Amino acid sequence: MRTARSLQPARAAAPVGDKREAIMRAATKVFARSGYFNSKVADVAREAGVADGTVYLYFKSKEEILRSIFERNTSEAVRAGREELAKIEDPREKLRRIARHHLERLGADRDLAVVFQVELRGTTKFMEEFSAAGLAEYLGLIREVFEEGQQAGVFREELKPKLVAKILFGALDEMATNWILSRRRYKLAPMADEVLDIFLGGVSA
Amino acid sequence: MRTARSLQPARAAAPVGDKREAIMRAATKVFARSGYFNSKVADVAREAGVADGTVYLYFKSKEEILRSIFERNTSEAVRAGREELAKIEDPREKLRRIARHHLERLGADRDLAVVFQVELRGTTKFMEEFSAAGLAEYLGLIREVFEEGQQAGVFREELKPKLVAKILFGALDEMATNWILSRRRYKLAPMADEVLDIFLGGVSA
DNA sequence: ACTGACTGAATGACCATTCATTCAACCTAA
DNA sequence: TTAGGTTGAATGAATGGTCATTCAGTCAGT
Repeated sequence: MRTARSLQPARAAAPVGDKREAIMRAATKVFARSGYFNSKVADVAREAGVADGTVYLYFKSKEEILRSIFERNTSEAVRAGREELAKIEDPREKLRRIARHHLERLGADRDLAVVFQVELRGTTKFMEEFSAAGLAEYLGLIREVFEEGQQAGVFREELKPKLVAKILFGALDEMATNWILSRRRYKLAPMADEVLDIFLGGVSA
Repeated sequence: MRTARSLQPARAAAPVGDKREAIMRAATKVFARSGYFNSKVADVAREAGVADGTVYLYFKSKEEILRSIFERNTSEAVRAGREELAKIEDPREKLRRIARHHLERLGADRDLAVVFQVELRGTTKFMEEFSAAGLAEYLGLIREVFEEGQQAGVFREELKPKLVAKILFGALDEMATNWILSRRRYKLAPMADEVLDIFLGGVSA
């Protein structure tokens, strides 16, 4: 029976409105370290510096936290990607930019990368969501660029764009997953160019 | 107090012996459908046609069931693969055989494929095991074949074998994952050749 | 004094694991 | 051949622990 009521809140200084943000960041960290199913909401709350109940003022459930992390990051990334692509002409250069973005983004935040490469794939339920939402759109983006290149005569005409998109995505995805699991610390982003060199060799006309 | 007398294998009448097998098959099905963490041991037991407690006569824990499914299948696959490879000369043909095996195996059992592509990656814990055990060996196998090809002058010398191995694996892995998630039913195995064509185009000297 | 953001102890489900009990198969002795 | 005895695989109800979620209060700011 402790009645330590007199504990200072200390949140006085903290600018409100960022509590949701703080919880998402904390959750990313906790999920990345223990795995989504092994993480307790209490752990997330502690990491975020709030009480257990506070989490529920900002999220309907534990699952919604994960979903939010996913949504926030994909929508943002795809939009930014498309925007930048508009400025480029050469389809090969476009693909290179996509690949670089992909690995830069994940390479910049290991915890986020773990959540994306590992936790989000842990259940078919999430997978299906992931598939329907972000992945399909992302694969579509790659495919469009490739078709563009085929019309420009840069890429081999007989290749199936959809298949090619999956190959490039798969290769990049594997780089990211391996980077996470590797004990050795190296830069992820530069691998984009290495992958692209081989890939372009295989698909160029 | 057991008699020192030699006990007969007895059990003869009952086609027992395969209860462990039945539980593993049931678990593969249940895990594939609901996800490992959402599956109850009771579900596995029911699917296998045994009582809850019986599961614990054959497995120490729920986790051990998953581990067993993984181990059984990887060790078997890698061994069979190496054996067959010994009979082939051309490194390009070897890679093709590896790819075909990879997709044939997963394509032959959708539930098993789901467990491998989705459930086994759901936690960093399993990932690390997966990585340490099977994946590393598998990537090593691909790398060896590639190095062999480089020495034979078939593949570009300047490429890093390790990176190349990851690219091929990543591409195949993505084919498998996409196949699982796709609502449309198509044959997985034939995609191995399509992937290989593009891949070889990128790495050949 | 009022408001509403925040707290954290309490609640209620859920489920992996255990274990006392059952029972079919088998053995042995008469 | 049969009756008494032994075994251990199989059972499934009960246990115990773990959390996600709730909500009755608290408190800082106005």
